Amino acid sequence: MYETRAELFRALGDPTRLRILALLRVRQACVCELVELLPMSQPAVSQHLRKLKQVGLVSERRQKYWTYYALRDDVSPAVRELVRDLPQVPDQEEWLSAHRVDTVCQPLPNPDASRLITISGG
Amino acid sequence: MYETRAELFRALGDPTRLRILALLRVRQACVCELVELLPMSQPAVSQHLRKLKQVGLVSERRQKYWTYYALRDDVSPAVRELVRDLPQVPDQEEWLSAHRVDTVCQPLPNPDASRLITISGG
DNA sequence: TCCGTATATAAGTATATCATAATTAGGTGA
DNA sequence: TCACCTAATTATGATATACTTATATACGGA
Repeated sequence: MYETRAELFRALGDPTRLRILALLRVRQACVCELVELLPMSQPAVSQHLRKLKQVGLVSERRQKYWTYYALRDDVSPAVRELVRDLPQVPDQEEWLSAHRVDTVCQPLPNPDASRLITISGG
Repeated sequence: MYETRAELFRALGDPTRLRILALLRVRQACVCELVELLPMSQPAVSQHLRKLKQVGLVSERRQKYWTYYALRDDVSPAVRELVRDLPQVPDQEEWLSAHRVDTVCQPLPNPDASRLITISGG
């Protein structure tokens, strides 16, 4: 009876996933951006995103090379309030808002060059 | 940074604990009542209650033989809303509201007699 | 179709969580 | 103090979770 609801809360019960949700408040982001912003491997980020998607907290959209994740706006008011109340990640949220989506991740002709603009305070 | 918050959500991330919170909306209850209302042992109930207390969702009050747990009213508005939105446990919430606190659990002179009034639909 | 990039999945491991049983703690009343 | 009761704690085994590395998939461009 409460299992679905408990599953939602378990998805919220991890600091990395809360941080991802806080970041996605700024704007949608592709996985490679989140990988740069979080101190863990790409598969780890991918698995957290899957869990957030499973419980309906985020949506997934594939476009060209990248997969963009975004906060879903059809969550319950209480959950929306929870996400709104999350503390900020100052440097990283500023970085996200300063760079428009679709302008950051570009496959570069030179494979040695860094794929992303460097992010301070990662 | 998000660890405390994640811990709160992990506490909410279990169907038994959500059920306990739903029951405590009706009124405070002692452990022995909750043990009768839940399909698990007394230590299991006790551990769930401890977790709910650790994150500040419920309070504990000891009186005579019994320990009463109650919803705390100083939680954040979003969390209060979450608890309010939990689905009911019809039979058991009715039972709780029909029996005043302090009138149910009584140490009986005859050890063979049932300690509690029987609860249907346990 | 072949290569390279972005992302997902699989496998393995360490840690955390849960339920149960056994024990302990602490209050009550004689 | 002793007998008894409620409830907490401890111990243990089973399950779940969160990372890692390795591998697979999907897609765009040449």
